[in-house]
Parts: sequence; structure tokens; C-alpha cells
Amino acid sequence: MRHYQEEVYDLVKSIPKGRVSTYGAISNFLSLGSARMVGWALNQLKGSHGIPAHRVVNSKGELSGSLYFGVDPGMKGLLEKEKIEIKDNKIVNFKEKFWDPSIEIQ
DNA sequence: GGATTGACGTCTG
DNA sequence: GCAGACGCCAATC
Repeated sequence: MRHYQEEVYDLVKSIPKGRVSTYGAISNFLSLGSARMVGWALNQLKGSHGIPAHRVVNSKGELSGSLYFGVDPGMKGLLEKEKIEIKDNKIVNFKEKFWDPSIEIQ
């Protein structure tokens, strides 16, 4: 433990503001082999590490781990702050907000 | 050291 | 399109 997390963190931090990514895209890009690894890495953040984990959602574009961000800012609130519209705990126009690391990385 | 769980994903029915 | 099952790797119980 110590390597794949770093890659995940760096990638998440590399997500542009106003954009979101998915566990599947990250796991695929990092060749982790399992989207759960991404979830694990983010779970170890425990809520504060400077990692905008709120920009990472599942393949359905829904805020799966919104409960882990704490009630103060709220994952939804953070995303709305990024000009990302949230509807029923899901990202509106998710397809447009989606940021693919393997394509738009640079 | 085996069994369970976990911010997920994909396939099949 | 929705529901259930399997897979996947790592950490925890």
C-alpha cells in the first residue's frame, strides 16, 4: 500500500475544476484492475487530504459516497460550487461534465 | 489465516 | 431498462 493510492490521488487532483471523473475511468487508466481500489483509496482520505474526491463519482454519475464527505460542505454543495448541477444526488449533464484522464489528461 | 466488507463495474436474465 | 450475480484487489474483523 502506498503506490496505487498515490496515482489515484494525483489523478483526482488533476481533475479540472468543473469536471468530474468516474471510478471505472480511473481504475482503467491506472490499470488497477478493479474500480473498488479507487473507492478504497478515496476511503482512506477520511475526508481531508486536499483531494477533491467529490469530483469522483460512479459510472452512473451519481454521488455514491456523498455521506463520507461530512455534512458541512456536502458533496453536492461542493459540486454545485464547481458549477456542476446536481439532481437527486446525481450529476446533471454528467456526460458533458465527465473528464476522461486517458483522453484529456495532458 | 479465513471470512467479510467496501466511495464499483460489467455481464446475464 | 431494471434486478440480481459475479468479479476484482485490498484492508479489516
